[in-house]
Amino acid sequence: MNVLSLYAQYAALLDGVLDDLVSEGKLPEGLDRSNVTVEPPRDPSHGDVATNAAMVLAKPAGTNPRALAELIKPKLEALPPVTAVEIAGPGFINLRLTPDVWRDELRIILREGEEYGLCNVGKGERVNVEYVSANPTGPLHMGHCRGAVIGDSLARILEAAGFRVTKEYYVNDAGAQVDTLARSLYLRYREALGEDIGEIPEGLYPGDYLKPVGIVLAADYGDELAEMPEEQWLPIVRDCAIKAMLNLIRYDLGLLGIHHDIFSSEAELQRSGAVEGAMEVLREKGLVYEGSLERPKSLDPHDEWEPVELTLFRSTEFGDDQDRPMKKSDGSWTYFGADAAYHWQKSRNASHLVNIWGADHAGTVKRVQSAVKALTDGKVDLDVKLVQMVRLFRGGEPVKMSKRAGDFVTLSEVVNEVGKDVVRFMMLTRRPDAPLDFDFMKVVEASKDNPVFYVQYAHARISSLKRKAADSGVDLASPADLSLLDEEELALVKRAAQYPRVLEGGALAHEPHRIAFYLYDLAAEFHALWNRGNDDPERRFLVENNPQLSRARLELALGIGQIIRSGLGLMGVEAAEEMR
RNA sequence: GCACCCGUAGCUCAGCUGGAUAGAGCGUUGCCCUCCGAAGGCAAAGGCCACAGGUUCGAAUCCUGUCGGGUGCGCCA
Repeated sequence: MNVLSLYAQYAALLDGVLDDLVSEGKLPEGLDRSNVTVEPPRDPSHGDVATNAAMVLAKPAGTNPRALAELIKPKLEALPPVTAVEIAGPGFINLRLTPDVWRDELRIILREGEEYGLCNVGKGERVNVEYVSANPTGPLHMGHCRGAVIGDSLARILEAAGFRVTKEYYVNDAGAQVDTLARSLYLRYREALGEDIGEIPEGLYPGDYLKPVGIVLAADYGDELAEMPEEQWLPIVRDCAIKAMLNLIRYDLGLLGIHHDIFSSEAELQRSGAVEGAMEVLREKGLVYEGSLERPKSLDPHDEWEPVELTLFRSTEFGDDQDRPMKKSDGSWTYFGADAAYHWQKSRNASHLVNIWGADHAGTVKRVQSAVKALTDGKVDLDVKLVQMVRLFRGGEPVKMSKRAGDFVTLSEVVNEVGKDVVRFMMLTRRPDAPLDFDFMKVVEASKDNPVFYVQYAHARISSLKRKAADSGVDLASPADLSLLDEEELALVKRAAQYPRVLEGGALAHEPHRIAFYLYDLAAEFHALWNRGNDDPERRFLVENNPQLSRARLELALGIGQIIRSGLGLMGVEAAEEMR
């Protein structure tokens, strides 16, 4: 693994050229090369590899881009695989490489297999990715689903890029909502004992999913709990409810192939004294004080507002718009207080924190980032990815949901209807901060505008080639003569060779959706090549009476198939062997 | 009032952390195919990247401001 990617190789070669120029006295020492890039040009007609080195370095070197480019050019021309060097536009240096480079790249793809594209930009640094973290009060719905897939895919990508990743779920089991859950379950428990509980009162969770838990409770405790006053039964019922809900959630996540490394309990965190600890650290830094909040701006003018003294964190020193309470006036912790401690705890075992949150939590990002900065002296960074809503449609019609009646569309319903792979892929077909439309009909449609189908179809076509190879007299075990591949076919290899860059970029930017878009483009290019075979049988991958050519083209197809499989793997999607 | 997110083709969206002539799907238009290598193919038209400044060799991308849309604001979690 960790074969230097093609562009990284040329970056290293360019670095050597620049070193030479320095030692020849043609370039000053100590220039900052961090902005120098070695990339494929956007327009393939510009060549195979492009660098902005001359433009970036000209000014600090006291020269102009074209003059510097002229110095670099002959040294690059001397490199064996380079067939031409052109200076273009404002000072780009474009390299043309011998086509054999791409034939070699195809060999590398097939030799490395699943390991092709893996890299070590993470340098073994630890990243904690916290995602889902839905309140343990019921089954997961489609809103949670999107964050779940994004977080899980990101974790896979980070690992592929050489980070050590912890996948974590924060269980909010300390707030009022779990008491509400307990009271809701208590009703179901009494129902299970034969009592007529009537309508579930406003403010409690009405969903049927608590019924089986009530039955279990009734079986375990008989009518024992019914005799107790609330302060006695509440903790018992609550623990039982949380445990049951977490099992439900874990099951739902399992349907998507998602398994967290750690479930951290907020209640446990509070009991452990970690929140006091965090606040002490902040107090020593002079970042905690007793004070009162301003009247909230969202309050109606006629509403009453009594300022009360409480314990505040100076998040304004870190760019937040107001200081945030850590401790309530009754002495208990606020959600933020515990959250600050929680992030501090996570930062002990990671140098990068990533949170996948619903967009409705946008307002709380700054305060938590402030806390992380303060508690770790800026050594740990926290990136929060905000995920927008999923809008559900069926044949273009919005799916109606009534939260009041508790009939939201659950994750398991969707997965059961369209399948794990479709759900996972679709969740990554949009940038996280853009709302996503999910149409039950459309996502299973067999057409070009359904990206899941289109990518899977490409892989299925490649698999079919493998199955049919023998019929065309192609021996898969024999070596392929890649010199038979023409420019058009090698163009597809170039696209495939982008995969390592896409992976690395997606990891560093924390943007798993890039993989989905890349795979769609790769699949489109593959289909286009395939379709030429419809007009001209000589252009098919498997050409009758030409086993050598067929063998070479099959090698190309297998390489593309490998990239698709690897990319889908990062998305947690299995590649289809055939379409059905 | 404040903060955050967004504003790119008629529609839905990409745009590789600042690169060259801004891309894809749908829709539209034209041609081709009706082949199980099926669940169409090829191509064209379509853009003041909301607007105005700024930074620089270079801006859809970064900064400031304005306009428009969304979300959020509490001793909720």
